[in-house]
Formats: sequence, C-alpha cells, structure tokens
Amino acid sequence: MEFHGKSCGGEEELDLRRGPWTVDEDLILVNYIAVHGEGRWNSLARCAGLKRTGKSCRLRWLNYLRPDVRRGNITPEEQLLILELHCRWGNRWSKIAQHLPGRTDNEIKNYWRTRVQKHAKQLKCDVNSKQFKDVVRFLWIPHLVERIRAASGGPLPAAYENVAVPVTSGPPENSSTAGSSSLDSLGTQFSPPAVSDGFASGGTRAGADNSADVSQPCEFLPIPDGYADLGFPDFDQGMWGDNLWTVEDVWLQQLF
DNA sequence: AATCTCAGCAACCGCGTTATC
DNA sequence: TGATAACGCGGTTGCTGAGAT
Repeated sequence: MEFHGKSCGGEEELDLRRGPWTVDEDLILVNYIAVHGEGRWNSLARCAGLKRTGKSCRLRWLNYLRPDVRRGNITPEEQLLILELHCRWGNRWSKIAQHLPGRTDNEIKNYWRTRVQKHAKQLKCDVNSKQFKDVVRFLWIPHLVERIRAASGGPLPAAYENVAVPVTSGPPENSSTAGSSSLDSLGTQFSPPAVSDGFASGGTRAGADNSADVSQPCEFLPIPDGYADLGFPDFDQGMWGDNLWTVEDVWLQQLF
C-alpha cells in the first residue's frame, strides 16, 4: 500500500482507506502510539501518515492492537459475568466490558449476538423476554457455575453457592431477591473492579438509555418444580438440538 | 469438486456527549 | 455562551472461512 507521507497538519487527505487493516498500517499505528501516545485520533491519523479516519484508528487500536487486549476463548467465568451483567444493564456493552479485563465492548457485543441470541432463537423466544432470562438464570448460569467448579477441581467458591443451588434442589430464595443476590457476590468474586456499585453509578447515555430495563435488578420467576431434572443443553458448544426442548416445554412440564 | 449457507468477527456508521476555543 | 471538533457508544453491515449439500 502507498502512503503519501504528508507532513503533520498538511492538507486534507480525501482518499481515505476503508475496510480491513493491513499489517503495514498496524505497524504504523502501533509505532506512532508508542512514541506519541494515544488520543487526538484525527490528527494522529494525519500525522502518522495513515489514510484512515481518526475513528478508524481509534477502533483498531482499542479492539485489536492494544497490548492488553484479549481475544477469543471466552471463559466460563467471563460468560457468567456477561450474562449476569447484561441482565443488569442490558446492552451497555462498554460498561460490561469494564468488568472483563482485556475484553472489548465489541467482542462482548459480538459474543452476545452470535452465541446468546442464537440460543434464544433456538428456544423460540426473544433474548430480552422474561422466559429467556429465566432460562439463563436457572439453567445456563448454574450450568456455568458447575463447569467452573469442575474445572477448578475444588469446592465451589462461596460466591457461587447461591447460583448453583437451583440445579440440584428447589428454589433457594424468593424471586424478589433472586436478581441481585448472586450478582453482587459474583461481581466481587472474580471481576476486578467489583460491580457491586453498578446500580448506583448507572452511567447513562442520556436519552438513549433504556433505564427501565437496565437500572433495575432482573426479576425472575421462582424456579419451577422439576426444572432441575431437565437435561442440560450444551450452551457452550451451541448444540441445543432442534427438538431437544423449548421454553414452552419447560413451562408445560411445570404445569402438568 | 463445486456451490451454497451461515456463524463469527472486524469494521463502519450514526448519534449523543464532552471538551475546547 | 455558542459553535465545533473530538470522543465514545451501540447498532449494523459485510467479509471470510467452515461446514453442509
């Protein structure tokens, strides 16, 4: 690729590049930031000789080139946090990402859209529906906690206990408190910084914030009897069989 | 082997907020 | 105090590779 090597502050570059970044561009951006630091992205793009918008440079740096960025392999712990925090805050990806060190809002957003929404689709319910949230809380999250316990090979960390209970026994708590009990303890357990202050601070994007569903704890139904006896779909591998079961099945089983 | 389909992901876009002049 | 540039966020698009047909 060719660069025009314009001096910093020179005339406008009209033929901006778009699309995937090349190795050369990455190197230029990384080297420039190593020397001059980040920020002032528009002038940075010009001064570095990149035929990109400042926006594009910022995005590339934050989502890909930053040295502390982690990509791929969302761990069960991270999945758990994402589920919990999304339950609290909704699509506040940046806020959620703050509690997953090294993860970007873009990656979490992609994870949600590709993995989580896929499960909702397979269950024939909306990802924001109460039904799906119940499935997440009473099946998915306990399942993740069990996986974490199995992987650690030891007893379940105290922070998870309330979450894991529903899998093997009946409802441990009133639904009115269910939404926050495990959340706070989880947040302080493995995710620096702690999320326990999330509600109060509740950063907003004024006007765009659907505060009705992000500023309050989730409300969950009591765990249905017999829920724990249901087989687990494989959330992680996305192998919920097409005919395995549906949310309707869950509630019908509860009724009859 | 060729084609099709779809999941995953990187990047872009629009818009609201914040900072600076 | 208003204008505007810069920043940051969330939604969306489009490319790519893997699996299915």
